[in-house]
Amino acid sequence: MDTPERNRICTPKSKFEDSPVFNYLNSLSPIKSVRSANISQTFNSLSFSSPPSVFTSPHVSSQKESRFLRRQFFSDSSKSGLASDNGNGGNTRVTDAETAEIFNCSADPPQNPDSGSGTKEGHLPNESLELAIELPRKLKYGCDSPESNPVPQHGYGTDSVREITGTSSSLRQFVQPSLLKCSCPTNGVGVQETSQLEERNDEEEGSGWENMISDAAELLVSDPSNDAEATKEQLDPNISSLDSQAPKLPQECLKGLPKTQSGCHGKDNLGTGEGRVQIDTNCTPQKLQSNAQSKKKVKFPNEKKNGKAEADCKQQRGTRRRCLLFEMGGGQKRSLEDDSKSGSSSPSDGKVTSDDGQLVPFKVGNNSSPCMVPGIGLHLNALAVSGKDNRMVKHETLPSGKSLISMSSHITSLQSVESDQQPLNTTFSLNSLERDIGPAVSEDQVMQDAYQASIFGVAEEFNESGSPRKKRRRFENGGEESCKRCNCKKSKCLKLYCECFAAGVYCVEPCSCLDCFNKPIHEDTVLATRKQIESRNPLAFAPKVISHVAEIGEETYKTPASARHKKGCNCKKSSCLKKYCECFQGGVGCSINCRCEGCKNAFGTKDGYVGEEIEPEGEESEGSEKNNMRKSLQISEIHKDKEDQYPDHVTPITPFQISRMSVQLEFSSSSGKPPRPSIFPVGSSPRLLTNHIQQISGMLPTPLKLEKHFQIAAPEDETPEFLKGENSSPISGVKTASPNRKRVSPPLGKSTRKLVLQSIPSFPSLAFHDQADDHQ
DNA sequence: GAGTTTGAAACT
DNA sequence: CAGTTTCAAACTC
Repeated sequence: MDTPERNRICTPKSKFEDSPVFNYLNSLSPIKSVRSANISQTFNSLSFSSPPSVFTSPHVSSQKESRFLRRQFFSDSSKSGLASDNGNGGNTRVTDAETAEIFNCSADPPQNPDSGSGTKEGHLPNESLELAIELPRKLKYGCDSPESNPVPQHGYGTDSVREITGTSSSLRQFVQPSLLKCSCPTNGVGVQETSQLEERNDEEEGSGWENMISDAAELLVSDPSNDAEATKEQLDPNISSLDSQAPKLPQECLKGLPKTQSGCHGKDNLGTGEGRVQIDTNCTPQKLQSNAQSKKKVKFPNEKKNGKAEADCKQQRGTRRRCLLFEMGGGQKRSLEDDSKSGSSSPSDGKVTSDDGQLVPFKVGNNSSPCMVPGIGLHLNALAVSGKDNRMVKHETLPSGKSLISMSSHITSLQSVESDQQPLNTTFSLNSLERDIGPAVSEDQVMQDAYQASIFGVAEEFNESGSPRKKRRRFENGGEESCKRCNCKKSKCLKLYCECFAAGVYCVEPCSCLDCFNKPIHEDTVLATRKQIESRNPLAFAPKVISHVAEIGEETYKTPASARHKKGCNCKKSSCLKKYCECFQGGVGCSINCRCEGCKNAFGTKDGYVGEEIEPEGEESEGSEKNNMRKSLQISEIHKDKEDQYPDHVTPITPFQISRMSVQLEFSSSSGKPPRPSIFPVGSSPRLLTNHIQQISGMLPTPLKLEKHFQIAAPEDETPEFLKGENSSPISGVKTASPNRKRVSPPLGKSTRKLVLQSIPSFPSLAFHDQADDHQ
C-alpha cells in the first residue's frame, strides 16, 4: 500500500526517477523526513519533536526540491553562461562532487561523491534538454519576463551570498530533517540552533532577512539565473543528497552525521544538527549547484511532465519557505518595530523565529502546535487547513515580508477536543496534525509554486512600483496569503475588510493601504483589535471554508473532500459564479448555510449540496451531474485517502486543502490567473497534489474539468455540522471542544470518509507507517 | 486606470 | 435579529 502512496508523494520525482534508486529513496522514510524538515523549521519555535516534522516534511521537501530544481534549470541555463564567465563551467561536476561530499558528510563524506554525482550525471543530458524545453514554458511568467528578474541587477556575488543564505535555510530544512531523523540527538535544539545559525549567517552577510527572503523568493520565482542557481544549489544539495544518498541515507544517517559535520565546514560546530546546518550554509553555491545539477539530472530524464511536476513541487517548496520559514517570535515586536516599515522584511524579524520567539499569545495557545498554516491568510484561506488550532499568535514573515499574525485559528476544535480527552494524546495528535499540515502546506505550495512559478514571480516585481491592484491580484493569485496585499483606505487595515488583517498577516510594503495600522509597529493595536473582533465573533478569523474532519478515537482525521463555507454566502446577483461569492472564491460549493439566490456555484450549488442528501429536489441536472462526478471522485478519493493516510502519517488530509486545490485549479484554468494563494494549495496529501498536479498539468483547462476531478473534495460530505452552525465551527470548538466530535459523526458523510477514517490507525508511529507501508 | 458592481463586515 | 451603511474586493469599461 505504502509504496504506491509513496510514489504518489514523490510522484514527480518518481516519474522522473524511474530508476530504482528513486524508488528506493522513496521507500526510505528518511528522505521523506528530510522533506518535512521545512515544516519542522517553521514550527521550530514550537519545539516539536523532530520525528513528526520529519515525516511531515517529506512532501514539503519534495516540493521544495521540485521548486529548486526549476530554479536551477533557469539558473543553470542562465548560469551556464555565468559559469563560463566565472570559470565555473567546470564546476558543475566538481560541485557535484562537492555536494556529494557535503551530503555524504552525513553519510560517507569522502566516499561517494562520485557515486552520487555519477548517477546523476548520467541522466543529466536528457534532463537538461528536457529542462531547457520545459523551463521556458513554466518560467514564462516569472522567468521570461525580464522584469521578473530582479536578480540580474545584483552582482553575482551578492546574489550568491543571498542565495547561500537563503539556500542555507532551505538546506537546513532539508538537511535538518534528515539529521533529525538520523541523528535525532539535537532535534529541537538542533533545529533552533540551525535557524539561529542561519540567521547569524544572514546577518553576517549583511543582507536582511527580509532581503534575503524577498531576494530568495524573487530569485526562486523569477530569476532563472543566478538566484535560481543559488536556490537550486541550496535545494539541490538537499535533493541531491537525498537522491544520491537516499539509498544510503538511512545507513549513512546513522553512521555519518558526525562525518557530515566534519566534512562540511560548519561555521560553528554546535552539534550534529548544527553541523548539518552549517554544512548547508557553508556549502558554497557551487557545491549546491553541483548537487542541484545532479538532481536535475536524475529527475528529468524521464518525462517532461515529471519534470514539470517536480518543478512545481520545487517551486512550492520555495514558496513555502517564503511564507513559512520565518516565524516571528514574541520578540518580534522589537524587531518588527525596528523593521516596521519593511513590514516584516527586516531581517531581525526573520531572525526572531523559533528561539526567541514565541508566539505572541494572541489567545492562549492550546498547544504550540507549530502548525500554523502559514498560507492561510485569506479569509477563505484561513481555511482550516491548519486544522490545528493553534491559537497562538505567531508572527511569521511571509515571503512578501509580511508576518503572520496569527491565529491559526480556531480550528482547534479537533485538537482541542482531543486534548481535552487525552492530554498525552494531544501531543501526539498535534504532531500528526503538524504532519498533516506540513504536507498539506507542501501540497498547497506545490500548487502555488506551479502557479507562482508562472505568475508569482512577476508579482513581486510589482510590489514596489506597480499599481497596487494589479500587484495585489497577481500576488494573491500567484502568491499565497503571504503575498496578500490590501488596498484599504478607511479601515486602517484593522477590520475584516482588510484581507491582510483578516488573514492574520501584517500589511507589507506591497500593500497600498492608507493609514495602515496592521503593522508590527502597531502590534498591540492589531492584537487588541483582533481580540475585539473575536470577542464579537469568535469565528471571525476562523477559516471561512471548513473541511470535514472526522475523529476516530483519539485521532482526528481530515475528511478528504468535503469543504464548505462556514458561514455560507449571501449572493444575489453573482449567482455564486464570481469571486464575490466567498464559496466560489474558496473553491467550495454552496451549502445549506448559503442564502444565495440563483446559485450556480460551479463547485456545487446549494441545491446540489442539499441534493446530495436531497438531490432530487434541487437543480437536478447540475446536481446529478455533479453528484456523479463527485461519486466518481469520491471513489478515487477513498483510495487516495487510504493511501494518503499511510504515507502522510495518518493525518488525514485537510479537506480545505482539497477544496483549495479545486479552487485553484479553476482559477488558474478559468482566468489563467493563478488561484489565490490560500486556495492554491491543495490537496491535503502531497500525493493528491502530485496526482492532481499531474493531471492538472495537462488539464488546467476549464474549471469544470478541475471541478470534476477535484470536486469531490469540495462538495460533499462536508461536515454537516460546520455548515449547520457556525457555532460548531472550530472556534467554538476551541471553547467547547465538542464541535469536532459532532463533525466526526457526519451523518451526511455518506460515502468515503468513514472508510478512510476507519482504515487509518489511530496513532501510527512514523516508523510504524514506514514499515507498514513497506509491508504493504 | 477609473468607475461600477457586489457582497461581506460593521453599525444601528 | 433585521435593516442600513460602510468598506474593499472583484469586475467592467
